[in-house]
Amino acid sequence: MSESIKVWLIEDSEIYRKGLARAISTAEHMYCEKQFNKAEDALTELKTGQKPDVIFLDVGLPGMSGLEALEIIRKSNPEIHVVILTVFDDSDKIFKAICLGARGYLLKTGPMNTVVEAVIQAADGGAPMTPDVASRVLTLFSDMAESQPVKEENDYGLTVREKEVLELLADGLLSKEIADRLSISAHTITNHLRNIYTKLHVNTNTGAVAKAIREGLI
Amino acid sequence: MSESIKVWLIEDSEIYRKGLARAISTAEHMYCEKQFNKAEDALTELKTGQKPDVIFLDVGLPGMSGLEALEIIRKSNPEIHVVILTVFDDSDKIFKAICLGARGYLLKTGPMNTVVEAVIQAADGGAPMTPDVASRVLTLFSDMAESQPVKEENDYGLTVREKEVLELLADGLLSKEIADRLSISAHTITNHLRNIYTKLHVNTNTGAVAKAIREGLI
DNA sequence: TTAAAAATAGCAAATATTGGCTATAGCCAT
DNA sequence: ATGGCTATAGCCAATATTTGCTATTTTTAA
Repeated sequence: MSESIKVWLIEDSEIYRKGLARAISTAEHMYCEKQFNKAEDALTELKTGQKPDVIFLDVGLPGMSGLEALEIIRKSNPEIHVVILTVFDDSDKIFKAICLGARGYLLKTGPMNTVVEAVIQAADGGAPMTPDVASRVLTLFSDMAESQPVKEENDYGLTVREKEVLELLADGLLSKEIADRLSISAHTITNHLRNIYTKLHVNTNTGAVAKAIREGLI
Repeated sequence: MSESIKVWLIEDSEIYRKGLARAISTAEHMYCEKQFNKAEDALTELKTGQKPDVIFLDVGLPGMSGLEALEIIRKSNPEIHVVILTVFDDSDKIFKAICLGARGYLLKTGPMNTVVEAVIQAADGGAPMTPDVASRVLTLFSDMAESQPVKEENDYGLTVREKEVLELLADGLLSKEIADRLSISAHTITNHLRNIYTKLHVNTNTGAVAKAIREGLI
């Protein structure tokens, strides 16, 4: 990559997009060739045969979502390095983007100059990621790789009894029904739940159940 | 993490280790507390109850391998952020290290000052990775995701909106909060939940969340 | 273009949950 | 044997959920 790196931006926020374009065009060895506020327009341009080295893609676009656009771009032009640039840092979006072939994932919360670094890294075959995204990727990764091993690690300090209550809760039983099943007072269940919520840092029954299942506690 | 970040180094090359120690101790808000040229010595120190915030670990150690050490450290002190620091950039080692809980993976070929950055990122819960390692991780990741069986089949006839409500419910939100998030009436959420319960054959919010997660609906 | 399905919104009442407290009995370890 | 943790049990008030209905608008499909 001896010549200048050609970058396209797909981002609906005009102010943010223009800031990015300026940062990129100001930097050495790269320039922002095109900007789009809709993924559809970028796809149309790609169909004409033109293409950039690197695309920055917002996933929170109006109209066609960034992830849909990513899928189409990767199918038609797999050699383009697509870097996701978004405010969403949830594991699900990150997971989907990576599976669809995103080669980087940056959060907009980071400083703008990291984008210039990212262009260089992406063009060089690297995968620019903000550290917290990288952390989530690693977590997803090791979760996925370990389907067999035991789940010991973090049980959030739940006692045996608390886990028992949690399991019955996840079976859809009401407090009173759990109390009957365990032959203790409903007040005690209330207390156990109270302690469970504190330990799991949630404040609803549904939040506790979701966390317990997802973390492999039950 | 308002005070100084405590770092340990496990690295057999004396010259490289001392260079690292100097770089870290020179930087603000961190210091290199201990250095080891064998993993065994570090484990002995850990057993005494002392522990750092971040450990840099070479995988190419004489005696006990870095990966073995990593496994032991992660089991006994899962809260320590272990960053791999090595010359090996093959996918297999990276894969194993991540599965064993490494929170970062740096190549020694990079500039020494990235290590200081890495300490800050690791202590902050991030995962410092050099871009080319990140790239390999993404590749491994999408390869792995493709080979995973994707169970779609039975979604119990839930509509898109119902799944949306279900996800927010599993995030621990109350009906009213879900309504606010989706900018619709709480009555409508009540209705969606009613329909969800019917379709999933449950009659509590916790039962619905548990079933939805276990069946991979959300 | 009509009919079906989905999303929306509402009322009302019985029941459940959450979180503020207090308190006792048993067990275990220093 | 004193303190800490767990399991148990209770009271009370403010909310939230569940479930019986009806009903309008929007979207989708035939």
